[in-house]
Formats: sequence, structure tokens, C-alpha cells
Amino acid sequence: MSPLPPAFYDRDALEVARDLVGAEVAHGDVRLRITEVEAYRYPGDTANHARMGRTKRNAPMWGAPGHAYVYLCYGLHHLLNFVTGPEGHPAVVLLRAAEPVAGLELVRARRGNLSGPTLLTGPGKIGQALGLDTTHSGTPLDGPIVVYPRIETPRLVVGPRVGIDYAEPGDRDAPWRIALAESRWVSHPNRLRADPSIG
DNA sequence: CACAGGATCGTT
DNA sequence: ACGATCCTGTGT
Repeated sequence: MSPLPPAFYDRDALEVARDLVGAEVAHGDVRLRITEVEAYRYPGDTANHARMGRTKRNAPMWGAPGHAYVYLCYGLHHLLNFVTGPEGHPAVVLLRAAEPVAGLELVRARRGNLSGPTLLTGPGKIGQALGLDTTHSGTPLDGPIVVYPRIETPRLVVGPRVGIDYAEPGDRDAPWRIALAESRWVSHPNRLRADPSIG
């Protein structure tokens, strides 16, 4: 199976987000199935890190699609994003939850030998499980971080994004968090509802 | 140089 | 509900 090509990411972040649920991300011996993501769009999204303009930290967001944007959150957690849209368009998809596919022993060692969904339900846990840090920011998604396409189209659930109370109400409430329906490997599952674009 | 504020997590 | 923990961005 070959990695998703840059053209996959060269679309609106919300479309890319929907197509990333069920895909797999790998780094080293660890491979995870993506179960939950969030889209940070542009322009006009007041939750987006790009809202304050280009800085040294968020510069990869302005780069070519199909690259990683990794940043340190609260001084503790490394959050993994994928850059979307054409070059110069700072929109991304944040990975929020996953389930293990390979490298479970290493994941458990990195995550304190936990088991079950608490192992990987949360964006900080993804970065920790994959062994990421800010040196991975700006690297292309054909290595060392690699993303593989999903096989089947899954049922999705949607809801507002998490932890963005600073954003304007319209952006706070936008259902731009996308998750795998009926999966236990999802953060804040009670805040998700059926995907309105189905049926 | 000083300060305030995080796209979180785990415990209380 | 709260503290950890530190980098980033801004202002002086």
C-alpha cells in the first residue's frame, strides 16, 4: 500500500478531514488507525493557529500540502497536524484520536502501560504514542511520518471542536470535528452526533 | 527583559 | 475543577 499523495491533501481541510478518518499513520514501528480529527480552515476560522499571521512556529502551515505541522501545547504535549490546501493556504487537520494497528508494545511503554481507549484518545496521546516532537514539524508525509489510505468508507459522526473557547461563536460551534461512528477510540464521544451529510 | 496564554492530560 | 510545564508571541 503506497502513502497518500500530496494531491490528497490539496483540498479544503474539512474534506481532507472526512477522508482521513479510517486512514493509518505510521512513525517507526508504530502504526495507528485514525479515528478522530478536526479541521482548522482558512480564511475566517478564528480557532486556526494562522489567525495571528505567520510565525516561526506555524510557518509549516503555509507550506506545501502533505506535510506535518507539530507544535508543543501547554508545554507538555506534541500535537500532530497535516497541512492541507494549496501552498500559501494555512489550513490543517489535527489528529485527535486513534487505535493501535502495529507497535502496541512500544505504544504502551510510551503511554505508561495503559490499555484500552485511554491509550490513544486525545491529540497529546497521539504525539506521545508516535514519539513525535517539534523536529518533525515541516517534514513531508512520505517519511519518517507516513500516512496510508483507508480501505472502506466509514460511517462518521461530527461535533464542535474541543478546547477553542477563545474562538468566535460561529467557529466554536462549527461541526468540524469528525470521528468514526460507533468507535470507542474517540475523545469526548458524548459531544458527537450523526453526520448530517449522510441520508 | 517580562509577561500572559495556550487546538491537553491526569488526578482530585 | 485544577495544576503541571514551557514555548511562543507580544510589548517595553
